[in-house]
Amino acid sequence: MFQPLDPLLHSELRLAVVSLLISVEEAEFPYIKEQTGATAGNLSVQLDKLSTAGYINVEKTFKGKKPCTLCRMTDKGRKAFEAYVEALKSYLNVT
Amino acid sequence: MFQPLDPLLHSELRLAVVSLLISVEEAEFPYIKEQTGATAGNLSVQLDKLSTAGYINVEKTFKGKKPCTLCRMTDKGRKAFEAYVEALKSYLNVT
DNA sequence: TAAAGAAGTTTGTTTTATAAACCAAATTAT
DNA sequence: ATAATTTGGTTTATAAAACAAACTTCTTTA
Repeated sequence: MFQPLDPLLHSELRLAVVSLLISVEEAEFPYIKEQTGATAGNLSVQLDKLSTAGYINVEKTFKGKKPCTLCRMTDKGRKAFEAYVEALKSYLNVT
Repeated sequence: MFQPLDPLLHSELRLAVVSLLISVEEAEFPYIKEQTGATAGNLSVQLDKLSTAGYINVEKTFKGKKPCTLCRMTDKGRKAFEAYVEALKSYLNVT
């Protein structure tokens, strides 16, 4: 009847992050922060969780002398997102 | 960009309950429990929250001598669900 | 060289989600 | 008749999550 929802994705901020990364394929911390409206602290924590789960890849580089945190989806993350969307449909009466 | 998600609906069990009630218009506690796979305790708590929010109506009646808890959506609940689904779309890249 | 800004991280608090334990009434078994 | 089980839940306790405030480090600007 109802398919279980991946708790890692069933979170407003993490879902926004993943949704964003899926469409852009690569984004920097401040950009994600701006687009999602998250605080830096919350975003940092949620990126960590997604990264630990292997859903995204976080690369800490430098842009000139400034630190630059680059995020991109992994294949695992993309698949998880697709599965999540499919599962959601069982709740939304969308065929 | 991303529309806020009503926290009352953005919960696996409460979403399942609402999704169920929207399609059947009325259901008893044990049926909801069975369909959602929830424990009675968890279901009881979540029904309370939905009821307190005015999203569902909970009527305690009797079926012969047995207690019978009947639940149905309210208009407010139906609207909230529709709004939630709309908001979700901003995360799913579904047009 | 002091102050302010950028880019994050860590820590602490408040909510949530959830199951275990509990309760009361009704039914079934002995 | 009464003990045990089932039904239909509620209350309570705990573990996890979400989140923001405070902090850190480096950099740029006054």
